Amino acid sequence: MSPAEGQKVVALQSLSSRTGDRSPRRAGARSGKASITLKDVAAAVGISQSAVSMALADHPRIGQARKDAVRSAVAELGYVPNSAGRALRSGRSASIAIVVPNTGQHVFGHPYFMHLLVGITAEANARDVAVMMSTNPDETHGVAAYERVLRSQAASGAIIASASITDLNVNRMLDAAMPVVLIGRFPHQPGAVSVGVDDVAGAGAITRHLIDAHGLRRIAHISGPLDHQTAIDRYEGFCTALAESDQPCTHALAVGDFSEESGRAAARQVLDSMSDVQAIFAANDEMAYGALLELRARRLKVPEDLALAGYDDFGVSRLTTPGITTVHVPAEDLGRRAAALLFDLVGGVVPHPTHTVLPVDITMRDSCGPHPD
Amino acid sequence: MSPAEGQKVVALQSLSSRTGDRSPRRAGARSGKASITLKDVAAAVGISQSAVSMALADHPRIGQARKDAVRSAVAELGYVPNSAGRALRSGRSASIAIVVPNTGQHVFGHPYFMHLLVGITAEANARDVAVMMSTNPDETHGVAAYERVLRSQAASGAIIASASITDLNVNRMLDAAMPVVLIGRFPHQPGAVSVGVDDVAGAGAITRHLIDAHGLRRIAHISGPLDHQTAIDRYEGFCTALAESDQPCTHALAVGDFSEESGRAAARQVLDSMSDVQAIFAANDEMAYGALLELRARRLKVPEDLALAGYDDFGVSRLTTPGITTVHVPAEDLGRRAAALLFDLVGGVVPHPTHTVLPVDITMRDSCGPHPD
DNA sequence: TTCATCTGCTGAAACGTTGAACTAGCCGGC
DNA sequence: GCCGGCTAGTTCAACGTTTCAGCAGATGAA
Repeated sequence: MSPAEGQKVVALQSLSSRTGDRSPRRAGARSGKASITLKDVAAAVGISQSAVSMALADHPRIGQARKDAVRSAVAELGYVPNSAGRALRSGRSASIAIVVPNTGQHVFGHPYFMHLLVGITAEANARDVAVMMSTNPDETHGVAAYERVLRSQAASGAIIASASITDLNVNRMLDAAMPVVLIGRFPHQPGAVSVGVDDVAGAGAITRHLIDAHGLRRIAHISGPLDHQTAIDRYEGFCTALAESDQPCTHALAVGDFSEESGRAAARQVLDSMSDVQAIFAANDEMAYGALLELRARRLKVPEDLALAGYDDFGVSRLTTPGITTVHVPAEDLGRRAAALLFDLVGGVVPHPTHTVLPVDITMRDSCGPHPD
Repeated sequence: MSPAEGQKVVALQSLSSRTGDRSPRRAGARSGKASITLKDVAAAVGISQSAVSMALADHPRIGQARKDAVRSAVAELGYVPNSAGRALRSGRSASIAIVVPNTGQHVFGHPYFMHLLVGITAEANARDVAVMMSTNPDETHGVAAYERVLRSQAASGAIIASASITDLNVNRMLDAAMPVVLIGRFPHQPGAVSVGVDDVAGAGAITRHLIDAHGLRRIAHISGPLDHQTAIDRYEGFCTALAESDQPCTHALAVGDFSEESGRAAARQVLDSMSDVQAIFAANDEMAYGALLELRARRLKVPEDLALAGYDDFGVSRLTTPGITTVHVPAEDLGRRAAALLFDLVGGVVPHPTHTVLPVDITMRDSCGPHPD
């Protein structure tokens, strides 16, 4: 294929040429399949377009008899309102965007996103609203792909997932006064509406689990990239739990990037530099799995030789042997709530409070040792 | 909150400084206009709206000097074309829909879908086209949700994923002459454009692998629901391979629904009814994993006591212990091709041939025994 | 009767974009 | 002096929807 610019031109031209030969086909009255508009319904019922529109909107000034007639004509003709016409006139489109600032592969590939999507679409479907996907393939673009989506008013609001805390575009959208709901915790965006999870508490809980329930004292943490709030919070929860424990604990930190590979590398680093590690707590399950692979390669048994804990519970931790004890993140619920809040926002209702924080809980599996219940 | 870490302090500082320069800008931007249209650009440059439109379309009748002026004004004002206006006028929206006929939970939850999505969005992004998601929350609706999306012309075409062969709505959309690309094999839709995978060959290959490379003779198949073409094809490949083999083989069939639970139940059934089973080939990895759980519960070792094979390779089979030998389905590529074909179709080019079939290959892991290479 | 008020609808004007048809000025050719 | 052809635009009419201002006719009140 050619460079992106070439493709764009091709697309535009094919678009215009299609319109050219579309008219004759439509004029040819080909089985009358040209789409049905208000005008057609109006003609069928014998009233004006406006009356049809008002009847469908259940306007009180239209008589019941007419409304019934309109409705049956609509059903019979199969009329579906044209979304462009409606959006143009009313200034609001019947769709919301879900924005994933990172470049396609990485975040889409993550099951987190899938769960989010399930929740969001469920909520959107209930309101007959479509969901548009938007990634940012190219950060060097003048206007980010997703900003373009919003500013073109193709969507009337957006849910932004997994933005790093340094993402400028988030600010730009907030500045442009667009209805936006952030997923995650954004302590430095006090004005924004966000839905997140209590990562500090989750990480604290699982760390305490390692310390108190399993009596482990030498614990390493594999964190995510520290420009992600999620990674920061999980690390902080880990540190706080250690500091508040009445047991004397030793810890180490290795930084990963949430990928399995980086988890494995971080485990390598930890095992080489810290003696007698008793437990590894990774900031997500993929990195925990990476660590598990490294442990396996070194013939270290989990949980006999070393305990392992993860975070997320999006699927990985359930499948491994041993199953990884992890913090369950209710991603689907997150998505559902984010969507609900967005609809409030689009409707002009500013939710209160603006930050929703969902609790998390630990899913016990076998990677920390026998369940101490 | 608690003792701050070195890295975290850095992050906080960089953030707060950005917040600082944001506030004044927001105050200024608030007073701005709702949104910038062609008219505003035209006024700024001092020419007519159409001239601006034509300049942006790189029309030859507009002089280079004007084009430059228009472009800089666009950049300065931050003009973004209104998608509704454009769609209304040109009769085509700059987005495609991806349609998942099944109800949200089930198919969205499947990693197959995620891979598809990666491929589709990659291709769509390259053309500056948005992707809309559409599921069918309620089959009793008069018009299916996704049909509504298409008929409202919110999307100019659709990719339909994982429809059962009995899905009526597919026919309705094809009849309505909408640009539609089906993912999967649809032998009963000769006129439709589809992208699929050679499941018969894939299942045949892995069955032969069990027979020829591992010398297994008593093989059970756990199929998917037999109203899905995928399930039919994989079963057929299995049978054909057995029939064509010069070895005398015995086989059994249990039908599942592609879920882990059904795989486990099917394995139970097979193990209870067929004596001396040597291998189980499941029609997807989730069912294979279910079978693995059942085998584990019966203290049967894989691969020592029984070989296991799956299909899909979307993640599950890589994570289990032992890793499951499976047929790799290039879902991302499938998505990419489907999108490319859809753009052809929307552009008026009917692809030739209409059915694309991608090859599959076997990913060897440890569930069948030592690699015989 | 006349005025006010309601009911049930119609007509027309937007919304932002595009492209065909037109124009104004200018040049060359006969 | 007229025609054709060029350049660099402008004007205008759509696309399908919603909504606001009318406007007949009916009803009621004075």
